[in-house]
Amino acid sequence: MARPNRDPEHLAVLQDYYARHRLIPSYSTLSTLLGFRAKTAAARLVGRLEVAGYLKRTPDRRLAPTPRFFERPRAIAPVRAGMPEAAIDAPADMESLDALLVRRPSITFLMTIKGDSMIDVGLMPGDTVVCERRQLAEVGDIVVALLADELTVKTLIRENGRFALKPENKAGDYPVLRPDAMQIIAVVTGSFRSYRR
Amino acid sequence: MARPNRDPEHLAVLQDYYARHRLIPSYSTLSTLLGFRAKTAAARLVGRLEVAGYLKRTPDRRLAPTPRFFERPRAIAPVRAGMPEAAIDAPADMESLDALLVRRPSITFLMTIKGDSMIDVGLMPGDTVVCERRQLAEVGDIVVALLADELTVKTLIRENGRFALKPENKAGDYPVLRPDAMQIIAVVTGSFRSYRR
DNA sequence: TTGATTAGTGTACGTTCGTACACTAAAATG
DNA sequence: CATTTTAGTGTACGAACGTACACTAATCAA
Repeated sequence: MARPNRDPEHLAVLQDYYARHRLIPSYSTLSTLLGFRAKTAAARLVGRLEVAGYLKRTPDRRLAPTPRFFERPRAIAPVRAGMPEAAIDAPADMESLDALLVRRPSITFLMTIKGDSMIDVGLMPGDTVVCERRQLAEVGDIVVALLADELTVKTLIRENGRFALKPENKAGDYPVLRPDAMQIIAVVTGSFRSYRR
Repeated sequence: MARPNRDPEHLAVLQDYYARHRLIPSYSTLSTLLGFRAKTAAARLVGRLEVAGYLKRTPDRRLAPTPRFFERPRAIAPVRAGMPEAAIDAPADMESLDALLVRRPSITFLMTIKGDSMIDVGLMPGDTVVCERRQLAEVGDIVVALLADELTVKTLIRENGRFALKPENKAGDYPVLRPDAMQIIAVVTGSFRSYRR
C-alpha cells in the first residue's frame, strides 16, 4: 500500500525522551529528535499516536501521555526455550513507580508497618504502606486509624452495624478492635518493600 | 518580614495536576488552577520552585519536574496526643518511591507473582516484584531463576555444597527445587502492590 | 508499470506562551 | 506605627508553538 510505518520506532524515541525529561517535547524538538526536517511530520506522527491511544490532550490542548504510553513489557512466564532475554526485554526506561502507586500526591504519605498483625494480607514488619489521607473509607479497606495516640493499620469491617478494626493474622490471635472512639486517618492504597541490604 | 508563603500549598495543587495529566501546565493554566489573576504570579512561583529544587528546565527551556517533585512524607508513629496531623505533615523525611525501589533502571524489570509459593515472605499472588538482572546472587537472596522454560521466584539456598531454590510457604508444602541445571536471571530487590480498585 | 496510499517536506500565519517591568498588597520586625 | 520584604497585579511585546496547505517521496498491489 504505502510507506513503511516507523511509528513504533519513533514512539520508542519519544518514550526515552519522556523518561529522561518527564515531558512531551514540542513538535520542533521532536522533529530534531527523530531527524525530521519539517515539524509537520512530528505533528502528523503525534496525531497518529493520539489515535493509537498513546497520547492525549489536556483540557488546554497540550500534549500528555496516556497510561498506554507507559506500558512496558513485563517479564512473562512461561518463557520460550532458551529465550529469557526476549521475555524480559529489560526496559531502559521504566514507568515511574510513583505513577503506579501515587494518584493524589498532596494527600499521600508513607508509613512503616510495625508488628505482624497484618501478615495474612502480606504486610510484613518493616513494609512501607502508601496512604491517602481521608476520613471516608469503605468496609474492606485497609485503613490507618488513630487509637490511643497510636497510628494503627487494620482492615475496616462492620460488625452488628458498628465499625471495627480487624487484624489479619490468624496464627497471631490478635483481637478485633472495637474502640468507642476511632478516627480514620487514611486509607492504604498500596504497599512496598525493599530487599536491599 | 513579608507575606505568608503559600508555596507548599500551591506546590501540592501542581503535584495533583501533574499526577492527573503527567504534564506541567503553562503559566496561564497554572494561574487559573491556583486562582491567580496574573500569570506573572505563576511564573514567579515556578521560579521559586526551581530554586527549591522541585522543577527544572529541559535543554529547550521547558519546565519539567525533578525527583524531589515526587517525594512523599513518611509518617511517624507513635503520635503525640491528639496531634496526628503533626506526625504526618511535619515528617522526618521525604522519599521518592522510584529512588527507594529502582537503583539501576537499565537492568531493572518488573514481574508479577503467580501462585502462593512465596507467601511466607509476604509475596502474594498478583504482587509485582522489582528485579535486577544479574547472574551473581548470594545465598538468602530471593532470585528469579529459569527452570524448564519457566521463570520462577524463589529463595536461593545452599544444601550440601549445592545451590537450591526454596519456596517460602510452610502450609503449602512446596518442595525445595534441586535442578541439575539452573540459571539465575535476576535478583529480587523489592516488591509492591496496589490496593486500588 | 501504474495507481493508490501514506510518510515526510517546505512555507506561511495566527495564537499562545514566556518574560519584562512598573506597580500594589499584605504581613513581620523593630 | 513605620519599614522592609515578598506575593501577587496589569500590561505589553517578541519568540516559539501549533496548524494549515500544497507538494514530494516511498512503498505495495494490481
